[in-house]
Amino acid sequence: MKIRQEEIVEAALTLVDEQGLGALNMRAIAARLGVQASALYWHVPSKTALMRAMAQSFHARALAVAGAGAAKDWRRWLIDYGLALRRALLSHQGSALLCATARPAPDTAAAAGDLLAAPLVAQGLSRAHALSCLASINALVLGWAVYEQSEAMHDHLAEMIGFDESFALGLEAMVSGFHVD
Amino acid sequence: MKIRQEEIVEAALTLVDEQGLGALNMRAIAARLGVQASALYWHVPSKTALMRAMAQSFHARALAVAGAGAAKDWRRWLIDYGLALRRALLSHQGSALLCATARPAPDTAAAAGDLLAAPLVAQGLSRAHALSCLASINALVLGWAVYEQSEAMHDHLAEMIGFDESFALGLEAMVSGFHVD
DNA sequence: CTCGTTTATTGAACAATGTTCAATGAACGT
DNA sequence: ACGTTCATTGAACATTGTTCAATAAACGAG
Repeated sequence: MKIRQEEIVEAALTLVDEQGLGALNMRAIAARLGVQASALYWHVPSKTALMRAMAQSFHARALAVAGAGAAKDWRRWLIDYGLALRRALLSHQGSALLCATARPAPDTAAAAGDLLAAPLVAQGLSRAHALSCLASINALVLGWAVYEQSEAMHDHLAEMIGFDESFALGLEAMVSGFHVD
Repeated sequence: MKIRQEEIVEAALTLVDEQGLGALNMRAIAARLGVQASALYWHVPSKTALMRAMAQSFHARALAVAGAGAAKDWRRWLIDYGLALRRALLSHQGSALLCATARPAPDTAAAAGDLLAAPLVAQGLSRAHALSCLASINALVLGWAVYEQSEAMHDHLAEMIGFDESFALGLEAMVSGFHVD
């Protein structure tokens, strides 16, 4: 059986999706592809690198969704980006912890930062300020997703607050509080 | 050598502090206490439970710091709480990932929620709204701390933005955008 | 078509780690 | 002084990430 890197990432993602991040191990991924675990190491240098690739796919999706309509008002754009990233994370179980654990490679992160900051810079924000705002949005989304995808926390919080409403409240509050520098 | 649960948690915390979360294993903790790894299992049911206890100590510290002056304006109190939690997390390497991975026990979380919401409820916010705001603050702080304590992300972001300033900006923006329900 | 080279997979092993358990020692009340 | 409970040891087991020599499959040059 011949395998490609993409298939490994895909198999790993569906595995995490079905059985949680704790069940993500090389042998299970390999089994899903009908192959021995050691075969994966021809295509992927390490589990860490594999998880990095997995995490990048989430950011890529959010960027694709929100990056489309770059002509909107920058506040509206920030909110849409936050919502898109949140949806991308919540669409796969355990993705939040995955993204918290495995950060994208530095160069990819830099490129993503440029792409994300562009719509804001185009509307008058300085590059540093745009990145600062984006980082806060990212942090808020990631933190919320971690809470929601943690079973222990989920059960407890869900009784008292609505996740979607509370998140939207925090996101809109933050964006409305941002000023043009 | 006789050991207590507190000493185990303390040893584990300093270990994470010195060598990172990846170096946290039962044998290393035991060695630090001059004992075999299996001895720990008399005092602690599992590594997961141990990490839960470690994570709780951070939340307890932030709560102690911010909970003191409960008479302040609720916005001021939220900001102080966010700053305190951030300081608690940043004071130990890898604590953010620890708190993201190991959530506190449900009952402790409920009690903490009550304690945290009290100052806000006293000033007219509904309990649900107070918890919602607190959750957003927690998410923002945790997300930021994860970014800052991730070496790969730290190096990349530090060149462009100031962590303290950017965090403060996001926090104040969010709190200023919260409304009284 | 054939042979050598590159590409990809196997199977077996290793080290690290969480956890268990019978055996043993230490502490302590009666 | 003795038995009971508490606490630790030492050895093992299962699960992992990872490596590596051996091997098969694909493929290009002659």
